[in-house]
Amino acid sequence: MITSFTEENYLKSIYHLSPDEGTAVNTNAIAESLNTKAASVTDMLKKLADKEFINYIKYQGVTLTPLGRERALNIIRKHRLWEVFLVEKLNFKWDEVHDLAEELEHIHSDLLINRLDEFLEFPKTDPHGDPIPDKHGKFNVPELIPISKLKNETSGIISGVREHSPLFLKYLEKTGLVLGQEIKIKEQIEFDGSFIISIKENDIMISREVAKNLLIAI
Amino acid sequence: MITSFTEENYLKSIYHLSPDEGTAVNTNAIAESLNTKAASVTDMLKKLADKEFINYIKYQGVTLTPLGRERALNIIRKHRLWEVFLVEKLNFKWDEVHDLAEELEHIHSDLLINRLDEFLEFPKTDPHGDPIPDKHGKFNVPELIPISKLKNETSGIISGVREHSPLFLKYLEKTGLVLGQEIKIKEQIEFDGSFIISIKENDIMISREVAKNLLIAI
DNA sequence: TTATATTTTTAGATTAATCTAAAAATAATT
DNA sequence: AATTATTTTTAGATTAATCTAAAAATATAA
Repeated sequence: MITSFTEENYLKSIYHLSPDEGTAVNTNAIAESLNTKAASVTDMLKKLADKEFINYIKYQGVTLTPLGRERALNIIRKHRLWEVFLVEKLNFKWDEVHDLAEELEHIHSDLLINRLDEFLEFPKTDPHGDPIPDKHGKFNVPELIPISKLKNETSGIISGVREHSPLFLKYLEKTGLVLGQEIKIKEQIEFDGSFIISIKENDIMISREVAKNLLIAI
Repeated sequence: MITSFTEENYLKSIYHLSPDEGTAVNTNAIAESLNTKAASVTDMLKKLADKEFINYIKYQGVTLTPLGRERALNIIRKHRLWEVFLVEKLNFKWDEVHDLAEELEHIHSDLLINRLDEFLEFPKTDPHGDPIPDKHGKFNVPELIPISKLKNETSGIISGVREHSPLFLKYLEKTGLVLGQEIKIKEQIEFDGSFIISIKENDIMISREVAKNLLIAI
């Protein structure tokens, strides 16, 4: 079954909006995430339901069928592998690759993407630390915890982000808060919830907002 | 000015159908090359003329404007660089890359393609020997001659093909008639116009059809 | 040069994806 | 439970790209 770019973007959006497999996703949430209108979403949901990519009951939101989930993961796999390619081979920065990968993810060829996977030596995560599904759609969800939830004196490795905006990523880069960097939580300031952490022998302060979006492996 | 995939395919088609810059391309020729109908072509020609990519006079065919030519060459550059990537880095065969490159050529990023060019070390030709325009649209047209036009006892290097169908390319591959291979014309058979050529100390026969489509640098 | 054939364009429909505005269903609140 | 607010769907249009069938223009041939 052929899928259009648009359909693929809807499937991806529904996948990303599902906290877990069972719970339904709202029309409005999809509309917002795709910068479109609820009426347009309703139309597309009917179409995706016809094609058996989603379970759709009027007024009740949607869940992905196994087929839809497979398709969504395939697109996410492509997106993340292209991101690795752009960063590792073409020297793009981690804050520059998202929009390009949004285009490249729609290239329709499993053979191509499997060859790319091999060329990149089967990376497990993309440049933002997000896991890359293998060709069967399997991946491990690494146990990452935001800095905001860690206790003082905890050490760990920066291993992911919860926010992917170029502005945030550029800030992290500039501050040295890059993937693989070891850090240690020193203190939380009660007044505004900001944190003092040590990185490479220095103490720096990060806002609560940053702490919530920086993920650590312990 | 943003161009849709469809508009880009029309521009590319018009470029490929222009034997030289001045002569106009027919509506029907475009329709045939894009597997569409003349009426659809007329509609699109009006649109491309509005956008100043082509010079269009009703019933007189079209030529590319400098802007249209630039755009066409940019797409061709992308197509050919992606082909090099697929063959050199992802181990695709020269007969497998065309359809994939047809998709990849529409990725909209000059930065990406210039980085890819650099990564591939600025190749001058694609896997079929066709020249790759540089970022300014400049390229040398190599002087290649079909075997069918060569005299007996001429030696040369296989450097291009005039026909890109997978069937033809697979045949060449199997027969050892690959880019870079030196050959020598031994004899033309009057009866059917086929040729006997020597390749790696062996004499082989190729049909007139093959001889017309295999290009040699002397 | 008139008649015939071919090519190209117009007119009017169709399909995918979108929109606005209004109606219907569901959820929240008094 | 009745009213209000929110969410979702329907109805009807719009845009890009396509199509078929018919008309118009150009090219070819008698």
